[in-house]
Amino acid sequence: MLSKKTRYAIKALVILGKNFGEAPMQIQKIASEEHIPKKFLEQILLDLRNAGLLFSKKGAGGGYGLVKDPAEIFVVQVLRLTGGPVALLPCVSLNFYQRCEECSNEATCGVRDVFLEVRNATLKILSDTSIADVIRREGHLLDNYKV
Amino acid sequence: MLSKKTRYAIKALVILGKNFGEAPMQIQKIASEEHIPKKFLEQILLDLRNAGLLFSKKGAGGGYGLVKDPAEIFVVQVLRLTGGPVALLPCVSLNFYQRCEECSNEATCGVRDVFLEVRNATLKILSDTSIADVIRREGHLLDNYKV
DNA sequence: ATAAAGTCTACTAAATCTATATACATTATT
DNA sequence: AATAATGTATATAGATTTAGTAGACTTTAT
Repeated sequence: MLSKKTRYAIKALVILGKNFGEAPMQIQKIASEEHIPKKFLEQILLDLRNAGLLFSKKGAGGGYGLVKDPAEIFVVQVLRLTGGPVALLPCVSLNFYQRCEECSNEATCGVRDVFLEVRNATLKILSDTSIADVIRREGHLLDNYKV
Repeated sequence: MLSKKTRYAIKALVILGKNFGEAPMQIQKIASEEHIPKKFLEQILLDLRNAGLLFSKKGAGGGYGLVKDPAEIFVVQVLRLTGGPVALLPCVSLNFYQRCEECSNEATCGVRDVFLEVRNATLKILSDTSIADVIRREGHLLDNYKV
């Protein structure tokens, strides 16, 4: 399961993606529109900023905005920045690798092999899907919903 | 990430799968071969037994064994029995569904849509892969490893 | 009778996650 | 210059979950 931190981060990027090109958007606004606790969101946005995904502007009229086009930010990046490993086992994680202490030979572990396949499938989707794609999907869902 | 409980459960089923048809195997033996804390493994095997996957035999010469052929036990079942959701978001989980409190409309949530796709891909693999398949994979890996 | 197993429930320690608090820095507006 | 609106940074608390341990009990083979 993704942590709420990761979930909130993605949602914040989506709303900022919709706002791309406009004036920066305030934490308060994002928090209330997405129903995210404001103080928690502050920390998350700060992380995303320090990672270079967002710019910020202090003072009255300040706020946050995307540094890059939403089409150039991929969901997998957000997971990684917010500490959410893609893999279901530490021994198949590319960015959060850890040996399974109980395993005697990783190279011949059948369980690992299965979850390597799972990781690849997941990774394929998450690294092909940008924030812009998420916004687009929302549009399609809304169209179908209305009908 | 899978919990250690889930990981240990799968490994235990694999070793019991290799032993299928033979005399029951003791917790102690599984624990030491797979480097799993014995008392922890006891609880896990008990759960698997209560779920109908294993039979047990008490007393001297007792132990655990698979009730069904390893080809008929799928990895996805093990995840579910041991409380490991397949989905990365509660709102796309089939067996552990929960609404995301912050979400205003699930039906049109683009984030959800992406992780629905991830879940389907994961589910496909895990429900197509049996304990027998895991054992088979181990064999293939071992062959390649030796070369 | 004894020893070798599994059964069951309770408990504890550690880690992690979620959220809040507080003090501070910067900027626009008046 | 003063004020209010914003983001920055760090610390901490509470809740939950996970991993593991303990101990007393039951069953069965020898």
